[in-house]
Amino acid sequence: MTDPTPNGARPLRADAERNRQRILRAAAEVFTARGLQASLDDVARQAGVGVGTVYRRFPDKEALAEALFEERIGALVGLAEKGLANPDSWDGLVTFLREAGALLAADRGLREILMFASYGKDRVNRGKARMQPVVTALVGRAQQDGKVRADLAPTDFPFIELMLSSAAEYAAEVKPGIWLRYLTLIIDGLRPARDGVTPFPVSALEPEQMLEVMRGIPQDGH
Amino acid sequence: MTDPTPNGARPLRADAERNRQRILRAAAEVFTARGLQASLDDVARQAGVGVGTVYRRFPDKEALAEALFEERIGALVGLAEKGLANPDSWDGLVTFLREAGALLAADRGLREILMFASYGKDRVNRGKARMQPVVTALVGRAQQDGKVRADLAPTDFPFIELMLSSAAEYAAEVKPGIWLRYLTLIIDGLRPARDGVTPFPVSALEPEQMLEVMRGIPQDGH
Amino acid sequence: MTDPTPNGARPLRADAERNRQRILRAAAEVFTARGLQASLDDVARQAGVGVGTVYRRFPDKEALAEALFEERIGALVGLAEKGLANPDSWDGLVTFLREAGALLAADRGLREILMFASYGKDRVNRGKARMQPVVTALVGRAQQDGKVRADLAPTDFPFIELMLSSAAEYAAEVKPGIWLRYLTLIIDGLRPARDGVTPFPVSALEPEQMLEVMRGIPQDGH
Amino acid sequence: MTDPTPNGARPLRADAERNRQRILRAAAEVFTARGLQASLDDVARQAGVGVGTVYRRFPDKEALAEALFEERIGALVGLAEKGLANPDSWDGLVTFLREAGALLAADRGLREILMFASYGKDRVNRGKARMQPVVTALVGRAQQDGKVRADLAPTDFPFIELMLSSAAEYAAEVKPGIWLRYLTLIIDGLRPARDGVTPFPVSALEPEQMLEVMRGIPQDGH
DNA sequence: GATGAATGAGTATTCATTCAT
DNA sequence: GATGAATGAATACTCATTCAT
Repeated sequence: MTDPTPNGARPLRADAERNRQRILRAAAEVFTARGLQASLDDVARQAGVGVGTVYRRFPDKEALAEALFEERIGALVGLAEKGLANPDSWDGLVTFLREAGALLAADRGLREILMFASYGKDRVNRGKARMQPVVTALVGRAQQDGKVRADLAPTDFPFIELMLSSAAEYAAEVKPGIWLRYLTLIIDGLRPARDGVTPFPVSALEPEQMLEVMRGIPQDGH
Repeated sequence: MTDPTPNGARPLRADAERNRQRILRAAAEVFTARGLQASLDDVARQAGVGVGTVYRRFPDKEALAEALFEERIGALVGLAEKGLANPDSWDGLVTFLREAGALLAADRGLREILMFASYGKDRVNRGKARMQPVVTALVGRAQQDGKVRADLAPTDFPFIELMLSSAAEYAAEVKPGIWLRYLTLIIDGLRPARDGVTPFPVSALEPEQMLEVMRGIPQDGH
Repeated sequence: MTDPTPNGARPLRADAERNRQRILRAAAEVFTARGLQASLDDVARQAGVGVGTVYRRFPDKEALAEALFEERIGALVGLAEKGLANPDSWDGLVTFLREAGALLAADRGLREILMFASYGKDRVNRGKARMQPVVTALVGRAQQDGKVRADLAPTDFPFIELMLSSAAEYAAEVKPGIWLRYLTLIIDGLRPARDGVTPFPVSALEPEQMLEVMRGIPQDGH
Repeated sequence: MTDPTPNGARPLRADAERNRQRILRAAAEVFTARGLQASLDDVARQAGVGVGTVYRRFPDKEALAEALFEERIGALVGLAEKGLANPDSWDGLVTFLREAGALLAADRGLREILMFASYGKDRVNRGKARMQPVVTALVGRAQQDGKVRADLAPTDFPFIELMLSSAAEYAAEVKPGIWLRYLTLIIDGLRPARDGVTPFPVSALEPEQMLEVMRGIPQDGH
């Protein structure tokens, strides 16, 4: 069922596909370690191919970042689905947040793609779109169960993940797990009532707005 | 009372000081708009001076970022002090968070200096150090009043601000105020007990660790 | 017999090797004409390639100078060996000095590399090391034959060559051969006895000291 | 008799003259230590004046180098005269060479002015011209006494000094006195006949040619 | 198809020289 | 006169992207 060419393009020759995978793997390593500013020459070297091959597979650096992201977003969607499979709506939600956070925390490149939209506009957006219905279900279910404040929106989740990964990156060298504190803080904030939740002073992003956001923070140099 | 030369250096000639200000203003605009990777040529152009003039005032790009930051950090410290002056410890804390968040949210360059310590190590760190005692007092007082969870640490605040500014930057074009939602979320999470706070799963950073963190995320290129 | 890749690196592609040669040739011309301070842009222009190409072949300016020098040092070593092959020890020595002088006299860049060691430390030193045993033999043999003053040291030769090339450069435009006068002067000074040689008032450099010298006169800008 | 304004210009005001002297002294120190490539800002700082003042006294960097040289050439001429005053013509010559060598060996800036004529064309040449008659007398006398080879020319002396100072600079850090060896070598070469001097294979520079030489090796950047 | 060579615009920084204070 | 501020051309080096082999 995992058709490698969902867009109708003819499938790549076996060796081409193998190279594509090597490049993606190399890009993942390089970007994770040094961020998106790592050069494509470095990626190519890590992959053991020439730069030309990278450019044959991906029109430009941005496209490579996109493709990488698309791969990863699959993992994130999987985590959300796993949360949805959890019979306990609250636990499902929390587990998702934690696991997604762990993923982001460990991957600097992914974080940068999320933040700097000039990298990865199109495919990234498609990828994110896959995320939305699952998250919507996850949140909706928890709200119906009264486990989560009613004014929380599915579009809040990308922000939460972004915030957690920012914190993680900040302390990466010194205390990489520190972001779990802020996950806790946020989780407690997600709860309804107690002695009364502060209502959100601003409405959440509409889904279309979210797409727009994800489309982009303009970056000069990149 | 605002002595322009608090460090004992002789004051700059009138024209030089005027240009210094123009450069700082230009740098603020350019860095805010395009991030720290904007070139000094761009800053100079924006300021209407030659690059050489920028380099006469600031030994290198980092020093310019530092100077810019030092200016801003003063404002942040001021906000914290204002919070401390508030008779209501909870309200003081929350107001501080909101106002500091607003400052950060509006200034991408400041955010990047906070995150990427290769820009502005020394003066920045001195600046950040000014912050710490005030925030410690702010938190301590609120905890004694029972308004804030007991396991919150002063070193959590830079992270909170960082997270909020990340969220703000992400949605800057589409809904610049969105970060206020996450401020609310976090504030609610700060509250003690109710039907039970989740204890933090990770200890906070020790102050020395915080300094280490602030000293820096290594950036390749910079 | 002249294997182009004696170090085991895989040979360059034909076009690359062609460009490498063009760059070396251009560098020789430009450095010879204007000294090492000529810019790499100039070298590139002279070679008819982009700067990037220069940087692809040589990691930095120093490496280019090194490579250039390595080529030349081979010639110098060859001259010394040729001198050694001469059955007449005195004639061999003198011929070597004259021919080496002629080489240096014609190449300002080479002279500067010899003098300013910040350019080309490593390979240059290796190159110079090749020189030493041959020169030692050349001198030793002439001394045993009683043709050369006994207190002459092999480490005096680099100095002699340097002096000659300085003189040559000085008069390059007006009378390029003038250095031959000073070669004569020095050669006469090399002779033993006559009505008594003035003993050297200072001992020669030890070989290790010579290496240290060659490692470098620190140049500010370079 | 030491009129400070031999060229007819009106004498400088006392404070102006004082500044001129400070600048020359500073330039001597800075250029001696770091060579001519030291910046005029450094010279000004060392002199304790503004750059503008340097430019008021000397039209450009070259003129400053010239003036500096003119000062020094005086010392060299003095040494030559002292040699001439020596009743022993050979000893006078040798002493001059040694003392002049010592002066040059200690002053990198002076050496560079001698070599790179774009620095200090005009006044330098005038200065050098003062040298010539004294040296001519010194050599002529020694030749008449039969102490020096007959084909030696007065114009050989600048070359000899240049060669010695090159050697001195080369080993400056490791064995600053090494140039005395080469002085000895050359002195021995200066002697006439014995088992026969090798006649010079090239004629010496005519005095006008010497002037031309001193006028200049073109340097790019300077 | 794959390779890696070539390109050149872009970046931070320096310094001789000019000019307003 | 003196000062030091301003200028901008120049320089070494990088890297995304194109193209010959």
